[in-house]
Amino acid sequence: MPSDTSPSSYPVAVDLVALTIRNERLHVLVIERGVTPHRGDPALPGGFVRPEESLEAAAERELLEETGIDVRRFHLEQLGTYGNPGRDPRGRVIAVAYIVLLPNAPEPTAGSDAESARWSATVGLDRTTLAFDHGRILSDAVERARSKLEYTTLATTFCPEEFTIAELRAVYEAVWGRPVDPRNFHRKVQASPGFVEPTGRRTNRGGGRPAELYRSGSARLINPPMTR
Amino acid sequence: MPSDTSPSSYPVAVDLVALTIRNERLHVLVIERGVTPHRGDPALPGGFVRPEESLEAAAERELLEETGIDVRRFHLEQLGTYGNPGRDPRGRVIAVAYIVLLPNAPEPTAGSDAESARWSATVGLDRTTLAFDHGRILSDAVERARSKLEYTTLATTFCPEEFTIAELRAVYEAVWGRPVDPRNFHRKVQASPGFVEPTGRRTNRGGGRPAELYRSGSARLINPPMTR
DNA sequence: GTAATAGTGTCTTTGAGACATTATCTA
DNA sequence: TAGATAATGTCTCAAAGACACTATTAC
Repeated sequence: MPSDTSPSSYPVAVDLVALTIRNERLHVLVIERGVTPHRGDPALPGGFVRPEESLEAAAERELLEETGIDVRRFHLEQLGTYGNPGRDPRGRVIAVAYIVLLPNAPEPTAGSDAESARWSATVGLDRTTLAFDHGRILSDAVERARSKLEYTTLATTFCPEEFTIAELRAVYEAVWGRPVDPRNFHRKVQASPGFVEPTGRRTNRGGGRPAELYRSGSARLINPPMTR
Repeated sequence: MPSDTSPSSYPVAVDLVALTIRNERLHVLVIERGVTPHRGDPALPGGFVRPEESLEAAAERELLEETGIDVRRFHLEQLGTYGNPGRDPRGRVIAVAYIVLLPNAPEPTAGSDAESARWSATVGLDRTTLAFDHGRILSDAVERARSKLEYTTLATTFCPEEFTIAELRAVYEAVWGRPVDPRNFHRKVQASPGFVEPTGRRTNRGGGRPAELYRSGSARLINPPMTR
């Protein structure tokens, strides 16, 4: 803590990297900016932190405003802070980025902001077109998510309440962008205590043998980790 | 990015968790606060971000002012941002915490700030006595360092230019706070390409067989990771 | 029956953990 | 020589990777 006198103050924003799986691929929530700068460009949703709310509360509020989603049931985690002078042409803004992991999410309903929000596949999205330094933030977020799937059970937060092992494997394949051996994955998940727990129910989607349904277990870490 | 009008602004500080190994134990740089609040309490060094400098530059400047150490040769990494309302009784301050890893460092020379800085062992330091939320920040930093030693080659940044395998192992033991099997450690380091590279020189410290000297290699990641 | 998907068995290789031995220096 | 520290050899077990088979449904 400083002993300086009269420190400078800066607007502090939270930017959200909301990730979900749609059509077997990782998607990120982007808005189209309605105002300058970068008007019309895709950007990550976000907003300024209010005086009496924590950074996390600001992130939760912004997501609720943008998508109508109450994140308190899901996973919210701080990614990092981006504060280079010049990252925002309006003046110096300190952006605290957060990652949100959501199960297969509905089309976002346009929030109180007039900006239109949509899910965009992370592969195929040209990150250089994102406003500000949001391309960099997105890249950091995707790498964080890939890494966290190795040693945590967070993949289940992309899944609905009840899911099959094959659906959980599809999450890994979507985030990692590579195929995962079904047999070894099945064994590995079963060998990780508390990763998933059986519900006793099974699918009846037709076309093949019904799959056992599981729910998320109580474990938060996988040891030894999944290998990418 | 927000479309709100007239966002609130906050002072933004960088707080430093400077870590080094002294006497086989992990130490952190703490200052004694010279001003209220928390006057006389130990705290992490830090200071406010100036308008034209990046967050990293602010961290480097603060460390230079506190210790005379030029961190550009060593490892500086963002830890996280702590911005709860009320964490600073003077008003809302957003603190971006950074981790610095240093080789066996000299006693800090009192910087331009009149506060006295010293190295303090992380075990035995009562974190509840640290000012503000610095105890929490320190705990997060130590856990980050412990974790990073598993899958990166960062342990070498605690070592001098040339070091022995035993000295590198002592770093792991100091940070992890547990003994590491010398034989398996030696084998594992040798089996990780680019972790260390031989200098051809050896120690002559007396008392036993001279140890081969190594320098840091070019690899940044260890695969498979070291196991804690 | 066929097609489709879910789940299991097992062999091989790699690496971690544990332990004993050899090597090279000083005094 | 003894004492100290560095380095290596090797056995066992756990886990990853690769691959083939069995199970259960719809049609």
